[in-house]
Amino acid sequence: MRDGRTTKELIDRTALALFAEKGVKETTIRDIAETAGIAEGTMYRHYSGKEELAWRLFVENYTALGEALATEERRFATARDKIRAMVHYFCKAFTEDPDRFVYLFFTRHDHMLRLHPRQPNPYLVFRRVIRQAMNRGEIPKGDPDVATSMVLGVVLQVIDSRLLGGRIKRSIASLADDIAEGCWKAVA
Amino acid sequence: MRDGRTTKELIDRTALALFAEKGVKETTIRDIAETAGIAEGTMYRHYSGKEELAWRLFVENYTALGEALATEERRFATARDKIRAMVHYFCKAFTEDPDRFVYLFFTRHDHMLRLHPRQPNPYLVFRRVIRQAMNRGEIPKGDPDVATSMVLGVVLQVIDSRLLGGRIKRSIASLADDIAEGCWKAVA
DNA sequence: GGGATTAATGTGAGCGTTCACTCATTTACT
DNA sequence: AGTAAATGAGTGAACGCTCACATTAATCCC
Repeated sequence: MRDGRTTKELIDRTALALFAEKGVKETTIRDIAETAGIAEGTMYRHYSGKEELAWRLFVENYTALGEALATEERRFATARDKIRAMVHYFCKAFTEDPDRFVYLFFTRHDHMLRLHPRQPNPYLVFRRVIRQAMNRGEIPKGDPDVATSMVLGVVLQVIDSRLLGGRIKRSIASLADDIAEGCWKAVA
Repeated sequence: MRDGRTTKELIDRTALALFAEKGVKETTIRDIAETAGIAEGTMYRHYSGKEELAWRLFVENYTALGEALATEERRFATARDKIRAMVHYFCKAFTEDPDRFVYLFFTRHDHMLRLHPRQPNPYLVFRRVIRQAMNRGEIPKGDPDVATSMVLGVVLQVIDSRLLGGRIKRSIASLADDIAEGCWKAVA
């Protein structure tokens, strides 16, 4: 028998790129099949439908990003260093695989409710670091969810503006330090 | 002849609510007509199609919000007060008309490129205030677009988290002061 | 005043297209 | 030979939009 794994990976890569470029709803199965150079029916050998494809792509990349952030964070001791490391990782992840990042960024609302609240994910990792920092007195006490949202807001909106209408010209990588500083100041 | 303006307003309100709830692509003309209690063809008396309806709803509400923010901002002298006033207005606007706010928030990417860069809009108002503050030495000099994105990120992500999976429980109105403080600290 | 005229507004069945998905058949590998 | 993978024409449903017709109210004319 043939090895379907390489085909599946081809579908994943192609779908991720198209989903990131045009959005899920605007991407048709024909689009994916044509771009990947496969037949339309082939996708259904690997996923039950478009919805499952979108969900799998989301949840796998989202939890992987969460795990990577957790690994990164553990290398440092202080909240400030942890946040800086996570922000740098975010920026690196965006630079190295914009498709993955853009897809996660723009579809998180559609999948959020279905996400298991215990599964590692970027939001929870940031939240844990911030909660710890509050308990240790590194940053003032307050609602950890509000603080987490503020920190993530700083990172994500800068990336968003960079993606959008050319408002920000510099590369995200070169802005990582400034972003990390803004994140820290917002909650410290 | 009959007065079509009331029908148009009914269409606008209904479409805005459905677009905010389900998204533009997921809302059909039949949905809007049924909910508004009118015939499908009626919408085409007032708009050339779904696309124009979505665009008009966006640009009118977006520029109106920009103008309101500018009016608010002018009532104060210092950057800190201006930003606090604008953040409070944002929070008030969200509380008073969540549909309008959610629609603008979730569709801005689709319409941004078509937006005239001189038309007043929330981003530009924040940016002008921040640029002024940099020139006056009220906040450290830097890329005004990066600073603007950080400030907007703090506001928008907190509202976003509140909208989403019940992470933030408190009302946005009651958080306005904390949000404004976070915005200011991020760039000051 | 009130019937006739006119034009804007409202209606909804129907059209053409697009799209996700199916399945009988073919291909490729062990 | 046997089996999993791949194919792509076909299907039915959904959707945006059209258009011939109905309704409404302002204007005109006697």
